[in-house]
Amino acid sequence: MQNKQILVVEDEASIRDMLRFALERVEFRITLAANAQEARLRIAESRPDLILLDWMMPGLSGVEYARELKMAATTKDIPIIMVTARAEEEDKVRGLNVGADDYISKPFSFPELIARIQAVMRRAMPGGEEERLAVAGLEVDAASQRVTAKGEPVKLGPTEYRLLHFFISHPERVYTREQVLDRVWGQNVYVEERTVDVHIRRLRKALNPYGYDNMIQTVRGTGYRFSDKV
Amino acid sequence: MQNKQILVVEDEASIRDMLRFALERVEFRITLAANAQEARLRIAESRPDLILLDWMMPGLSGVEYARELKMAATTKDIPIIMVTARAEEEDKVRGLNVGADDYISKPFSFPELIARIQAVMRRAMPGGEEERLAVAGLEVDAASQRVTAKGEPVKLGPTEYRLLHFFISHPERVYTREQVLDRVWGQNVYVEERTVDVHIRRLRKALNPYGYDNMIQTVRGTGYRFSDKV
DNA sequence: CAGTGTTTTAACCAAGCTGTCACACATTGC
DNA sequence: GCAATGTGTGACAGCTTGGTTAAAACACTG
Repeated sequence: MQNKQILVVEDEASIRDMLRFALERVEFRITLAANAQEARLRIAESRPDLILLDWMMPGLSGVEYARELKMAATTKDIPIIMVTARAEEEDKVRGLNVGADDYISKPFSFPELIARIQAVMRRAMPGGEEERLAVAGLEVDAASQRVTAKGEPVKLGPTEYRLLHFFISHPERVYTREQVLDRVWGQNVYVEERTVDVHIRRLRKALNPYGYDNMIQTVRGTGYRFSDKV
Repeated sequence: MQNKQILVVEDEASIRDMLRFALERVEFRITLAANAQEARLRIAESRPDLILLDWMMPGLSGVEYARELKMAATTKDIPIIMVTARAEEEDKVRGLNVGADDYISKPFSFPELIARIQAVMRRAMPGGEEERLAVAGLEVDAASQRVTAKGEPVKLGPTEYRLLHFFISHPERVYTREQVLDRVWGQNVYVEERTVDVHIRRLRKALNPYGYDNMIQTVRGTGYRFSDKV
């Protein structure tokens, strides 16, 4: 858990240093950035495991930057904790909708901050590292992020890949569209529920030539289920 | 998402009432308990979807009770949000380790509370209780929302599924049409009582090929009963 | 910064489900 | 046996839900 790298994006130097001090004391590796521009550089240098992002910042605000981070494929999986001042609380709900994984209000206590960091990280931790999931000739190789059906490679978009990966690792279970959005798109990301349908459709289309499309089953009134049974 | 039941465990009556007021306004169903002992009773009566647990309580403390809840198989899947006073913050880390899913500090804003409740619930939903009810070769799997008779899948509409699920989990007991409507269709939904007949008919029809249709028995003058006996 | 591929939304269409009715059938009490 | 009451059954119209497509919005590449 510890020894993880945390990027602190905060314009006020005093708070920045305080955070560095507190977090290094509990054995996190800290990178600092005073604004979004600098943060981009730091991320390019080395990918942090979590970002602590100030809500109010000169230039690109925390909210906007969070959205940017959650959009880009390379950074969307990095958990973000928003740091807000008490007065800004009303916007918190919006903050979560932007894609933040959690938020914390100034002034906060360090134990609370650390607890939240650990909670978010635990949540974000990938289950098994190198996976190789296969069901009846349909194979998903997580390491190479490649799907093969009866030996032949299947061409999938990134979202379809994640969708299939999710379903194949959670078979025989119904999920509502909302649950699928939470687990495949990420929590607190707002997209229409029906978007799931379209991606299900594309995934089925890609699997159809091999006859695997019926593994993704519609459960009317509820959602979808992955199953190798008829 | 709403219409979920939340159990509030809090010793201070004023805070308890405030929470009830705030949460009922956003359409949650609220149960109150002043301490762990009372909470046990409430849970036995009806399983809440989430527990809001005060950290400091006379008698069994919130931490201890949380541990108890997370130990027991029947309650381990119920998400817990800990409510702590600012002064108690140092123990928060311990709180999360105890098994709380999130925590919030007094004084908190209601938007924040509600946002956290919704986030935690969304996260926890898929975990839900995994049921697998079976009677003499007739099997209802709640996780996959699928019914199998002697191994073969049975095709059922959503309402027929819920009807069977209800009956198979309450066997050997007569229910009036009104009771069935309340428990399968949901309370305060107005439909003709005779509609139950039609759905019973459809369910029987679907089960007939496997000979399970006679498990749903008519009790003339009262209603219906599920039983594996003749 | 234009070109490409992907994601999301919206709109339309097809299919399936639901609740109700009318009538057939069964059971009860007289 | 007859009416009265309760239940089974099939059909249907309306509605809800999901499938499908196309186009707009968006991000990524060279």
